[in-house]
Amino acid sequence: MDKIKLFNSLMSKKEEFIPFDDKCVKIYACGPTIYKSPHVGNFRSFIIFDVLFRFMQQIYPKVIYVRNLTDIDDKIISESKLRNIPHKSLTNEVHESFKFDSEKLNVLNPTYEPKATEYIHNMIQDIEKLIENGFAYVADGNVLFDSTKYDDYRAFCKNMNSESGARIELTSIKKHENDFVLWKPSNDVFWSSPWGNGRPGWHIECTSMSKEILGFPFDIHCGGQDLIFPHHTNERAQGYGLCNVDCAKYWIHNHFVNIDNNKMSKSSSNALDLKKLLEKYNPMVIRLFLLMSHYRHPMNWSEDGLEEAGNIYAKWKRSLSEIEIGNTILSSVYNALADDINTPLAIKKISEIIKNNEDLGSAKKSCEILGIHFNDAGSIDNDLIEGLVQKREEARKNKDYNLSDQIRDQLKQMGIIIEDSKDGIKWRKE
RNA sequence: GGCCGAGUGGCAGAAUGGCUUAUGCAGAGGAUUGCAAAUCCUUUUAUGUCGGUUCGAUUCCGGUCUCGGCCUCCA
Repeated sequence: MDKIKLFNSLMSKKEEFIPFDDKCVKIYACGPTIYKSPHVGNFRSFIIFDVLFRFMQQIYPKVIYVRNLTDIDDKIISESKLRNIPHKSLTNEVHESFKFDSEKLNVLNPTYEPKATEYIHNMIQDIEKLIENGFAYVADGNVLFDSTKYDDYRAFCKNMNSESGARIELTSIKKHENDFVLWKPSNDVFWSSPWGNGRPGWHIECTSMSKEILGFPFDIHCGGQDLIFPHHTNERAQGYGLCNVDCAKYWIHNHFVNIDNNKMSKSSSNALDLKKLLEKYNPMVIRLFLLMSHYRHPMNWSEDGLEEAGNIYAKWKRSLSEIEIGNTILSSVYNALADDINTPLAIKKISEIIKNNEDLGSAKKSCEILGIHFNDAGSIDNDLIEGLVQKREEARKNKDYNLSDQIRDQLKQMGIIIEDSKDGIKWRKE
């Protein structure tokens, strides 16, 4: 078995994964902002980290996986105003929808799924501590983080903000261009604080929740690539300001799902509604498709790609659905996943094993690590189908091929595929 | 403008300093079949571009082109 290696964005290289405590691995992933249902692009992230979670559980006796819900921010407030409903109703509704989609796509529940609004108290405490430690200052009912107090601020972004072309504006309350809000005044949705009624900034939410639940430092911090700056940059700064430590050791970031060569995002209105896709495609096919390219590479959403994933899934299902699941995963799949979660390679290895009809039990176990199952949704009327299959067989024996083909078409309409193999007639769901 | 990433056969997408150049889909031919389906066998096509290092590069280095991302909320 190979060593586990992960690409650490902080170092820009693959590193061997060595947990702080090999009895208990701690992972934090930035979850969705629940003002609008997550789209397939968001789910690429949740699925890849779900695979990481499953894989780590396979190796370490205990894994604590935290994925938060951002249930308070500007977009939530404006969306709830737009729809004229309380922000709580909006976030509850979107959360329910997210749970539904996650279940369909076989995304496991994280160990903890904290909501930001349940940790306001911790955030206020942490902000006070940051002020006390000299990393934050108060301005006009706002509290801001002083980015110049953290020397390593640019670790992720390097020379990103050069003089020309930088789009950051110095507002009247900011002392430095990279300073960011920890607390801001608010009069529609607010909590009381030492600085008046207001609400937290986005970055402190994740810091307070990960600090409270996992403690600093924890092992892996995950998220989409677009979070590197400013979100994760600022989380590191806050963690340092609070505990004088890097809050996480490994930072891993997934690339995006593109559509027509452009990033899919909620704000650019090219996002595909997962609910509609789930009506059209088997969720396992969508999941497999999203795992068919490496998480650090951009991938393009395409019908052809889904069709291909559908073919692979159908092939796997034919070989594995009746097989008893094994206890161990294939070593080739282990090594593929150990090498920076190389899911396309893992898929290749599973396909090879199935093709050679080798260790199918372990192949099925490997599928489980990828979160691919072969359970049929919905019930089918076995007696009805068996009856039709037998009727067709009789017609075939009598060489009444018109009738037999008619029944085959009828079954096909019901989503049942007939196969006349050498060892008898088989049927399966499409 | 700065920083980052990507460019592999018809498509998707791995791997690799040289060896029989994956895998899947599609295409072609064949076996099997009442016809199909499924399965099996055979088979065609590739590493953006220009240089450098090397006995040898798709792989390392540099230039160049193209595309994408971040620099504002974003998985």
